[in-house]
Amino acid sequence: MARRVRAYAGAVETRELRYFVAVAEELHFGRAAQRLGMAQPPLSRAISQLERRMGVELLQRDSHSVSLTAAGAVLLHEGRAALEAMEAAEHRTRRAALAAAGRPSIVLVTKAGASSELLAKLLHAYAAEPGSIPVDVMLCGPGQQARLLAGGRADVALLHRPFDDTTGFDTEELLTEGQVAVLPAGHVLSTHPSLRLSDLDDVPDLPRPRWPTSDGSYPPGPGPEVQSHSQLLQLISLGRTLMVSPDSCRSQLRDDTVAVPLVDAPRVTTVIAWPPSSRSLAVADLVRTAVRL
Amino acid sequence: MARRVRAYAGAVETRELRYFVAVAEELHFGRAAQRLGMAQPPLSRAISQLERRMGVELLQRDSHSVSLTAAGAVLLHEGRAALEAMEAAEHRTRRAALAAAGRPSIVLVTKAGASSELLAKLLHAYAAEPGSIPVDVMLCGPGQQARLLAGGRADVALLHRPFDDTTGFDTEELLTEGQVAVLPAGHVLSTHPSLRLSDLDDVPDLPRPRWPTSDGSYPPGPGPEVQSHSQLLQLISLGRTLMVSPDSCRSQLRDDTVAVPLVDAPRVTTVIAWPPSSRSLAVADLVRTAVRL
DNA sequence: CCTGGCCATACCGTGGCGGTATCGCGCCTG
DNA sequence: CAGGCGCGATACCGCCACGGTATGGCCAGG
Repeated sequence: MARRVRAYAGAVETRELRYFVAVAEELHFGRAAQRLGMAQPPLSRAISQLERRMGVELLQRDSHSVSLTAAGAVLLHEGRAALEAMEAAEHRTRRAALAAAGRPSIVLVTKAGASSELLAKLLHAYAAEPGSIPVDVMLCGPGQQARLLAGGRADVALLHRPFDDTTGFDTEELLTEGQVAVLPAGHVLSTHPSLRLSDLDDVPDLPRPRWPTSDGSYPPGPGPEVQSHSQLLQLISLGRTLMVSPDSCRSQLRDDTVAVPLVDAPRVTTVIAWPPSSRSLAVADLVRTAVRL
Repeated sequence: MARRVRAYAGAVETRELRYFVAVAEELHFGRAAQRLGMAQPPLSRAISQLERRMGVELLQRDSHSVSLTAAGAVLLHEGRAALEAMEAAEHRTRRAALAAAGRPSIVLVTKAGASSELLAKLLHAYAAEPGSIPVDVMLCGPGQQARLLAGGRADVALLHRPFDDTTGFDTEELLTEGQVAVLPAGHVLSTHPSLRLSDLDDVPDLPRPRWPTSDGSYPPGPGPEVQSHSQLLQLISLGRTLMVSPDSCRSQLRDDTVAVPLVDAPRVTTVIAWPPSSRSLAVADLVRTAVRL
């Protein structure tokens, strides 16, 4: 017999949503509770309360395993976006207060080591604009930029299609280029005039590096763990790993590394992205300057 | 002596943000409290708590007037978006649950009376597509579509540039057309072959109609209050008001009204819009169908 | 059959939230 | 100039909801 659930009353609180997202990501109440810094029973209760109040089953608890229902998957997706919007509101407000107190600035985020020439030109050109304000450059690991931009920690980002997801942002294309494999000088592969992506698979002595994921842990694999671009370059020159990167990285290579064009790698487009809700004149100026380059 | 405020700890709760938005919109604690269905003192306290926790002054309370600081204005703007995202997460989750229970559908929202031919063609064409699902059409007053779409009550919308704000949505243009003035048959102006917008100002016997705003109240003015398109058309044929509308409305006019082209009115572009976070195949199909028309 | 892992339930204490009463402070008015 | 009034802040109180501990129920694996 289907139990009738009374009509839903209030709004979802961020606390509840944070709890749900944690459980939906871990698919394990105990680990989620640990991540949230709380005990498991109140978490269980909060989730079932949320389900009861929404009148929707979000998680399926079969014996010894938790899984998402279709509705739960939607709430995970939309809820992440909503939590990011809450965060963004908070960060942007705090930054607006600082700006009003006399320290206006733009935070630009980009993947460490990417598009550095373009970035240098952009910063130089923008600084020459009348009315420009200081630009704080924030460098981050791959795939983190969009999160920082959506979370309001940055005002504008340089993203790289097709790797970065640009949905939800306004963008302008700046540059499209091919990719190269960066290899240790003297390695067998480095003597080829060009390579294919498949040539880089299963090179036992050059396993792909591993970057930390958003929770700070590393995916499993044989490659070395890296936190920064310079670290990676050093590991390449030591003959421990390789890197696939847009052409423009060549200008920053050490002379004990070699860049070999990849004929079948997807072309990379660098775009400048900003949140559609942005009302900042400074961001608009920066974007205009970038497009003119 | 500036009082040092301790570093901010937790996240902003939707409750606090709802409270702040209410006060920021009313600029009056008493009225805001009334709107929120609570007493004024706890509201005052919640706001000052929020300010203390964020370490940011949001409202300026001079004697007998409340105003927004720069930071407060940012939080109002970003906070509205964040609350809409929370709402959207909730509504979409509930609709996903219904869909999973066997009643999948798309909710399409459009301004009542606009683009009806286009809409009819679209619905017909989409219904003929393989794998199409029922489309619930939701009609609303001018300027409400974007809110319904952002709030997750609709999956897709027909918007009209330049009137509707499309920031934050993905869009495809469908149709661009001129505008006409719809007048009572027999009115002096209706005999002109064409008109300018300025000709419609200060026509004492045809004051512009007033639509309800988002809070349900009407702006002040001499024109009649209207809630629906058919109501408006009836008022026009009674000689009480006039309407400015895209060309395509002609097909639905009663024969006691006349449409006169406006030579200097901005051209109107009908676009189909959907939230960038949408993962619905049905929405994608509907959009593809619309673009092909 | 026993053990261990995992989520749910039961029960308890505390902190936060909202309510009422009242204060402080300008402004307006007679 | 005194009194009234409008409005936000403060004081104080009661309740509920949230989080913690202890424990139960259930299933899988050995």
